[in-house]
Amino acid sequence: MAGKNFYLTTTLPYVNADPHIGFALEIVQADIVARYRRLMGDDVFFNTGTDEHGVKIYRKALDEDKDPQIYVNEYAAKFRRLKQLLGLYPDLYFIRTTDPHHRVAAQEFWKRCAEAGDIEKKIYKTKYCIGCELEKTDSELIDSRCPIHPNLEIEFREEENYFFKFSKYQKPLLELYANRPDFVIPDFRFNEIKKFVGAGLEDFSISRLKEKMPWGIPVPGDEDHIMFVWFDALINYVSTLGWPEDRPKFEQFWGTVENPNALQMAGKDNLRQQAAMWQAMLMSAGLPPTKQILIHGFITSGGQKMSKSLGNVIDPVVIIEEYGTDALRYFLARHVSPFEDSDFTMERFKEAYNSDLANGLGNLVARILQMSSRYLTTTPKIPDLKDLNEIQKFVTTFEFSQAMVHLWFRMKYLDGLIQEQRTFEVVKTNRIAGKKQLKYLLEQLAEIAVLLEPFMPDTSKKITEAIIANKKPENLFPRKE
RNA sequence: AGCGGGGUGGAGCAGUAGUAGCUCGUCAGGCUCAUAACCUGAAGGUCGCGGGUGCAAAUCCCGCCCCCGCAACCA
Repeated sequence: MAGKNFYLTTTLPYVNADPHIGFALEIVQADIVARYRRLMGDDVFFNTGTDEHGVKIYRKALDEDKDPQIYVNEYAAKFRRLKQLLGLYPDLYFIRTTDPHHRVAAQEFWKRCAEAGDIEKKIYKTKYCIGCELEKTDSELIDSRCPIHPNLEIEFREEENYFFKFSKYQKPLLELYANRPDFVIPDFRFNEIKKFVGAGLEDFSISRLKEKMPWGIPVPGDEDHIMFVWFDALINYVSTLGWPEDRPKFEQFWGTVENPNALQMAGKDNLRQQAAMWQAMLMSAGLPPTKQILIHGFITSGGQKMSKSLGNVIDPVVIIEEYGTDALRYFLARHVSPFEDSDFTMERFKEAYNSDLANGLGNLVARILQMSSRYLTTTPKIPDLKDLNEIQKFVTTFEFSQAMVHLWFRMKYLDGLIQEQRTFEVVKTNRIAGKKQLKYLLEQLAEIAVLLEPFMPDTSKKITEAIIANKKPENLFPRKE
């Protein structure tokens, strides 16, 4: 059976800070799915990258006295390192919104929306704090005043911007939702976006005056404006496929109106952008919608939102340096909910590491291979993941932790079996019976290793190699005190 | 105001009507192949509060309390 074409993408992190654990969660979840599909024989296109335009980046670059391009180059390199650090799919595609092709694609996308009559100039009202000399959004204000300068009145300023006719797409969006019961997962997020769209939509601004903020993609046919950052950023999901020139590749992976094929991963803060705004933009440009959007929760730290001022930020790189890539991947898959918010503390991480990985998987591998290397002369064939479809249901519903629970249940069974059969004793008193037991244990271990591959590719490889060599491997997960 | 999520033994979670389950931790016993790992058993919960429907409710309905997030042009 020929594999299917499979497309999935993460959101692109905005490069005004170092990679944090929340993005690690998103991309590891995506990577598990991508690896699983690949192992099942599908033709996979897996996209991530960096979102590099906009006023925040522009200001930060100026603050650091750097050219914005140089500033984003440095950050893009940091995010690119995640591929090695997190053990990501080798053919992962990494797009940057400053890539020349992306700029061309974004302009083409704009033109198509404009031709559809969905882009028009309107007056955009901004709230401006004279003290900060900055525009403010409502959420930055307290009682309509700037919290930093509560004595000053907020000024209202007006400028002419391009707007996207979001309101026009209320009905089409609701129809899309009605026709596609699995469009957004989990269902409570789907309900949330249905309610939001059902309540009515306002057109939104999609450009900024170049004289105020030049760091972005020029609006086609108007030298005075640049695109507002996320209008251009969203387009990466199709520009990464070579759209608009490479029509065959685009249809192969993004799909068609009749058969949409793209899976998107995003955090709950991105629900509106991905499930409503981006879908409206696609409709406007005459492109197929996304097939499905998975919305994950946030990782909190000690019950609170992570923030630099609280000093509770979890740095994935630090964890990887101490515990290794697969330990982090395991924790994200097993102990972090794919849908709800989850708390992450180093205490819990270490606990899970010691009990599940050191005492569980690592120890089981050591005890079985120690015996098999002494008493067995043949080793079992390593099975193919395609022939072991027991985790399929968990991966297709994104219940990663259930997949882990299932595999750890199998490990616990083997630990119990060794004790109950007293394999370590039988192997000395009754060679034939002992060998038979060991052979079974090794076969079971090989299956577990293969099933682990999408989640913990490096560990999976170490175990299968140890089985083939019939040699006890180096300590996979040394206990941490 | 509104919207969404949550409140289950010490900790983290599962459980959408029919004897309350898992992991970690704690305590007791066992084993020795293994990373002082592994196995068995035990203690520990009036399932946030109050009311209702049902033969039966953590699970459905109503009211209330508490925690977290969102509240659109901020990715």
